[in-house]
Amino acid sequence: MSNSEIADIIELTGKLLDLHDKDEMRSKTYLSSVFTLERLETDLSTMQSSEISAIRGFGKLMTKNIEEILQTGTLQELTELVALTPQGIFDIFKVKGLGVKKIKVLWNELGLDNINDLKIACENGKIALQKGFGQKTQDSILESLAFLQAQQGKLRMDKALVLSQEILAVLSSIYEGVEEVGQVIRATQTVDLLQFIVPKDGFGSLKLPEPFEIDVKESSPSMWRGTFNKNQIKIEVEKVASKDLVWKRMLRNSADEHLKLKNEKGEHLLQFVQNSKLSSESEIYEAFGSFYIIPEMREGFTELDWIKSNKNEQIVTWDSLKGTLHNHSTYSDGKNTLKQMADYAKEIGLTYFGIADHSQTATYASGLKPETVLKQHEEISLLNAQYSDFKIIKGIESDILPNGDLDYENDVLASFDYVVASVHSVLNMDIDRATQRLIKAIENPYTSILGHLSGRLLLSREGYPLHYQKIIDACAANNVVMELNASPYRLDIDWRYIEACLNKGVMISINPDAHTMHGLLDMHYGVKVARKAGLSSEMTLNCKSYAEVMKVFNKK
DNA sequence: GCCGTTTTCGGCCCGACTGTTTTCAGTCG
Repeated sequence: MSNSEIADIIELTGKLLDLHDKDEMRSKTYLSSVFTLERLETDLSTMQSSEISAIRGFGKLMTKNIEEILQTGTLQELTELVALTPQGIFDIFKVKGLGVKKIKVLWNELGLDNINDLKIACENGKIALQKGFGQKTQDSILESLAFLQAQQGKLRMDKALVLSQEILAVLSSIYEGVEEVGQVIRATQTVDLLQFIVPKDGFGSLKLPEPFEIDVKESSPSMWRGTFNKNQIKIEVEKVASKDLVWKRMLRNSADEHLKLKNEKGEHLLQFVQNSKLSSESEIYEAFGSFYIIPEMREGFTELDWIKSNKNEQIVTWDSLKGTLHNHSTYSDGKNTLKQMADYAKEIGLTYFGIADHSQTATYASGLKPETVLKQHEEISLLNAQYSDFKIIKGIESDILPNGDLDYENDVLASFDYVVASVHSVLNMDIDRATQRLIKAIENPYTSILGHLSGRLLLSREGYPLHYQKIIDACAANNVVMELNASPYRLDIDWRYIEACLNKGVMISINPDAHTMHGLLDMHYGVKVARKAGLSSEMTLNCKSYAEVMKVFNKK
């Protein structure tokens, strides 16, 4: 069990203590220990109890609690509190802007203990009348509820891939030749349907054991529909005769919008897929009048035009990555040391590691003060002296302040090899102010890469609005590289804007924003969505060698 | 509940933001 899983259990226990008016100071301790846990570098599961109780803020009880969680996977105290709490309250916890204090009022004063009743109370204007609440709070609750509803039954790419693999393993233990198809193969950034193909000739429908749960009304003899292990996400398992495998696979691995694309004669791709006696996907595309299009690109976006003037072989792959440029260490809010991070980058075959810890304004993430920057640079020089054919590059993730300035004086900025400029606070600007703020940061002579462009968090926070073309034009004019933040939480810049970058000659850097060693592997997700946009390794900054990357930075 | 002494009781991470207040409480990252 990881530290963050333990922290989640303790956090929920603390919140429920508050909700049920139990010992207020005890819950404070629980919640502050969560803060400590999140920045703890050692796995609790590897620690002796004497070591745990030596941690600041961890006394007798917290040590006992952590040991209980490690042994049983939960806390008896939490189980008892959960039993006292209506199920719907846990949904209300997900509403933005509502913390324990407000939820307590809603529950105790208005008897609201589920999302539905909360929504009705908002629509009737009852929330705004409650003391401590107002019109704006009521509006923002409604807005958050609508957002939550739209996200139901959806998973981020990383979660979907794990679940899909788990299901594939179970299916493969029953049937031979089972394949994943659909959104997972197309690498959509969020997933609301997991699809599988089971090759099987003859009569008889598929029989799936628990924890599969069939939706009888939606299923047919050849198509099993339902859910898996209480997950909300929909599952489809299709029985396919061996003679139909090629076209069925292609059908499932293409978005509807892709299948609706027309050739020069006005014929839909779908006709060729369905009618085909052709024995490969390449032949289907050929009959349609196009070159082969990779599954990631089959979105009905610009792929038909793209393939006319590009080659699939030029598209970025994991193996073409040579380095990594946006990463954190224990100097700021990372979990691993600079050396651990760099060594791991070397281990997975990369040839350089760019450190870009948080800048001084990001106090919540222990952003680096100028004197700490100096210290880090000394360590980098020492480490670089020890490596052969591997380099650590001195970077920083500088906050873009609300007025568009970067977060250090020029002499400090000048001491880095490169600067990733990113917005972390005041995320609520209107489109003109937000755009102006970013353009000012892009025009700063020290900015090398524009970090997570929109500030979005997939399935949890919309990005701020931007005039995208103006931003891209400014990057082109100022030799600024666009980040494709590869964290599955972000995948920001959205892949749909990558083509516009390429049209202006703006390079893309696939950056993991890693806060742990294994976080470097998040570049896999970045590569997947970059392939949707047809990004070439030629235009990917971290597919370049160390010397070439430094040349790009020095152009500034 | 936990810490750290101003050493057995007082005060808790912290700064920004928002909305509801009329000087501040609640939420967030």
